[in-house]
Order: sequence, then structure tokens, then C-alpha cells
Amino acid sequence: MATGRTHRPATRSRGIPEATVARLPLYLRALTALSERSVPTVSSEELAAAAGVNSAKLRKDFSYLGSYGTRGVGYDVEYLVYQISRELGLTQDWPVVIVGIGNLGAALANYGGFASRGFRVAALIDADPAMAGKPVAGIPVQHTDDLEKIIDENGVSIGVIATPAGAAQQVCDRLVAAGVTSILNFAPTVLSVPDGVDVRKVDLSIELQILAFHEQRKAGEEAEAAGESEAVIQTPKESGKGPDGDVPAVMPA
Amino acid sequence: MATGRTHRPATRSRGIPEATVARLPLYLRALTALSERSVPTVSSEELAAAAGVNSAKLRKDFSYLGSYGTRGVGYDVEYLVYQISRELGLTQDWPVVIVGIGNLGAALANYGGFASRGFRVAALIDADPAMAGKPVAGIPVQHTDDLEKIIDENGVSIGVIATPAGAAQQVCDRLVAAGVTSILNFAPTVLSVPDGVDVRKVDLSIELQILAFHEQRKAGEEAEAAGESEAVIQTPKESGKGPDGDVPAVMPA
DNA sequence: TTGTGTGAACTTGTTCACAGCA
DNA sequence: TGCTGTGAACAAGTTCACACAA
Repeated sequence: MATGRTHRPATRSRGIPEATVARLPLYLRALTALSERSVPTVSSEELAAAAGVNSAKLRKDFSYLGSYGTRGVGYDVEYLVYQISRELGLTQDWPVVIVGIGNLGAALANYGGFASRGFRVAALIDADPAMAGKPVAGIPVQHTDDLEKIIDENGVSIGVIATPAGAAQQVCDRLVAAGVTSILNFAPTVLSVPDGVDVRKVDLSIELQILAFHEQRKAGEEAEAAGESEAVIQTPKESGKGPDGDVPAVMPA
Repeated sequence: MATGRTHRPATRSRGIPEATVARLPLYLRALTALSERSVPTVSSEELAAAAGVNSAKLRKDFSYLGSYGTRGVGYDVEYLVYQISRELGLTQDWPVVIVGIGNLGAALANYGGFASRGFRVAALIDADPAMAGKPVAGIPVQHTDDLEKIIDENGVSIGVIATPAGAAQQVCDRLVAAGVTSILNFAPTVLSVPDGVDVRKVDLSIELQILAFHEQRKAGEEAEAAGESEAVIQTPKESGKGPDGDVPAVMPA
């Protein structure tokens, strides 16, 4: 983890900002829907609405890819679908393995959104010998022992970890050693990986906690709207060095 | 959707930057682990390593909450756990409903990470009458018809949508109408909600697409390292007004 | 006339580096 | 002396507003 270089080789990969990259799949989804309805062209305004962003942002994003629109007209849907797909690397096939076939792993295996985007579930792997051979989503589960072989034979470079937290780092290490360079982690742990390996994490409980934060804030605002004046929203820092402020006496031994 | 005000009442909620809020659950998790090992204090350096961030960022984040550390010593683990929990609103109980009990919904219902963080699965809801009454994760599934009643009776303000994309907006509308003000959306659609309602989305396929982008880039860099000189990483803009650049002739009808 | 493409202003987020407290 | 807390510098991301191409 504590290697000298920055984790990602460059903050902007090939000149396209991360924030833009993260939105490209959103645009792609909206464009695919339009394409299916045989809509030939869209304006930035329409597409932005469909993708849930504002049009200035969308145009800026597209400007990093090149000048693919026509002034006064808009964007050619099919052409943009192709350009974004290419930019995201979805014009090629990406075999992925899912490790940890519990509830979540099974859900992922069954998730239709992968196949339609150039991702192919090449194998399902689980540590439970009782699972071995059992088909999930039509794919027989294989045992962890064969992990390296499976990665190698299928040319897998993207791995999905859906194991319990305790097993995640170990699985991660084996995946990386076997040649996987991108990992999608569902286990609630921080994974250490060598330079050059990308990790993205999805943590369900973290998302809920962020919602809870805002939810709590809303509740506070309501109370405030009812009685108190404006000074209710005071920053905790204001009570800075004070004896206690609104901090309950919980300071332990 | 297109209301005058900005979507979120304020960009910084109660003075704490969004980016910081998003990291608090990470710190909390690391702290909880330390707490379980009865570690009394941590330095910003240690805690940062455990949470996978750098120490400067962590200290800055904590500075928004107040001055909870001791110079020359570090942070009291238990005290910080409490402060962050309180800040995130996790000292209270949050009943949540999960709508759409397919593979993913079931996985979420079984997910242990919720209960341990103040979230309680108050009800499971599905549109399939055949599911009604069947217990998932020990909780009987209820029919969508009763959605409003369930929300109301349980005082639910956070809803999780794990339905197919087609049903998501409709479910969302009903949740919101019934009083839900925070939604965690797993369906691959953009949801429109009125002002004051928070939506967070988790899209598995989007995460993979982002990984694919970086994966592709890596492959490109390898090729480059083999033969070409440095000038290979040229920004697409450099070929700006040029005839074609590296764009293949795919422009459709 | 319409809607893209983009410099420039602005906002948010990150990192640096060090003063100052325990 | 050691580590927090934080201003100040920097970087990334967003929004504005308008020139300009079709």
C-alpha cells in the first residue's frame, strides 16, 4: 500500500478526467435506450435529462472525447454509442470471475446488466466444497483451489470479490498474483494491492450511512423550522475549546 | 426534477463537506475494528492506513467535526466511535424497507452489515403474489399493495429499491408519496424525485465499466512501453480540428 | 436560429507544511 | 518531542456564458 508512486498512474487517464469516466456509463445507458427506440439524434439537453446530469456538464464531458456533435443539431445516437463504448473499452469482451457465491455472489451471477455490456462471467468460485459443481445462473461453481488455473485459462483480468470480509484480502492477493489487475470489491474491507492494480469498492452499508447522515440533517432542519431561530446550525468548532459544548459526557477511561 | 432550487438544500450539509461525510463510515469501520481489539488510542497515521486514506486527509476530515484528538497522542478510539456515529445519525434506529426481493433483494436482506450499523430491515416488499408470506432472512415478504401502510406503520424514511429497472420509478414514486425521503437505488435507472428527497445509486455494471476503462488503458500503456516513444499519450484535443485523428470511420447514416 | 464546444470564473476537494498544544 | 489542527497552495470538478459552426 505505502508505495512511493501515486496509486493511479495518472489522475487523468489519457486526458479524460475521472469524474467524466464515471459518467460515461450513464450516458451510454441513456443512449442505448434511445438507440433501441430508433431515435437518430439527441441534444445535450435531452440526453442530459435522461442521464440525470445538467447539459453543461455533459457537453464538457463529451468535449474530452472529441467533437462528436453537430452544432445546431445535436449528437448522432449510434455514433456516440460507438464512441463511448470504444472509449470505455466495451467493444471487446471482458471475462470476469466472481469469487464468493453467497447471496450476493449469486445475485451478481444472475445480474443481466453484465452480459449486455461486454462482460462475460467466465467462472464462479467459492471456498465451500459443497458448492462445487452446483450450477448458479447456469454456471457451475468451481472450488477456490483452482482459482489460479481458472484465471489463467480464461485470460481473466477483472475479478469480483463477494466473499465475507475476512476472506477478501487473501482472495485479492491470489487474484492479483494470478494476473488480475482490476478488482470490484463488495466485501466491507480495505484491500491492499500493489501499484498498477485498480480496486473499486461497493459497500452497501456505507451508502446507507451516508443517507442516514442527510436524513438526520433533514430532521434537524424541520425541528428548526418549527421553533428555533437561525443560530441553531452552529458549527461544532464554535464550541471549540469550550468545556463541553453539545458533546455528551461519554469520554471513556 | 426540474425544480428551481438546487437538488440538495446545501452543498455542505451542516458545514461538513460531502467528501468528508462519504469517508466517515470508512473511519467508523476501522475504529470499530480497533475498538473490538480494545485498542485505546490511534494516531491519524495508523487510522488512516486502516481506512485506506492518507493522514492529512483524515485529520482535515476530523477537523470538520471538532477537535477530538490529543496533540502528541492521537485519538481516543471509543470517543471517536461515538462522535462519528452521532454525526452520521447512527445512534438512532433506522427502519428500512427493501422493495424487490429477487436475488439482490434477498442478498440485501441477508446482509449482516445493516443491523450492526443501526439499520433495521423493517419489511421486505415484492410485487409477486407468490412471494407473499414467504420468509427471506427470517422476514416474511409482503405484497406491494400494502407498501403505503407498511411505510406508515413502521415510520420508515429510508427505502431500498432492488426491483427491475422498469418498476423502479413507480416504486420510487410510491415510496416518496408514502413519506420516504432517502432512497438507495440498485435498479439501473435514473430516478426522478422531488426536492428534499435524497437518492444514492449503486450500479454494478457501471463500476465494471469504469474498471474496464482503466484496464484498457493499462493494456495500451504496455503496448506503448514495448515500442513507441513518449509522445504516445497525446490528448484527444490535440487532433481537435484535424480531419479524423484516431477516430475510425464508423459515422452511421 | 439553434445547440455545440470551450475559455474563464468559481466551487469543492486534496495536499503541504508547520505552528502550537500536550 | 510528537502528533494534532489548520491556514495556505494547489488540483480537480462544475458552472457560466458566449463565440461560432451548421
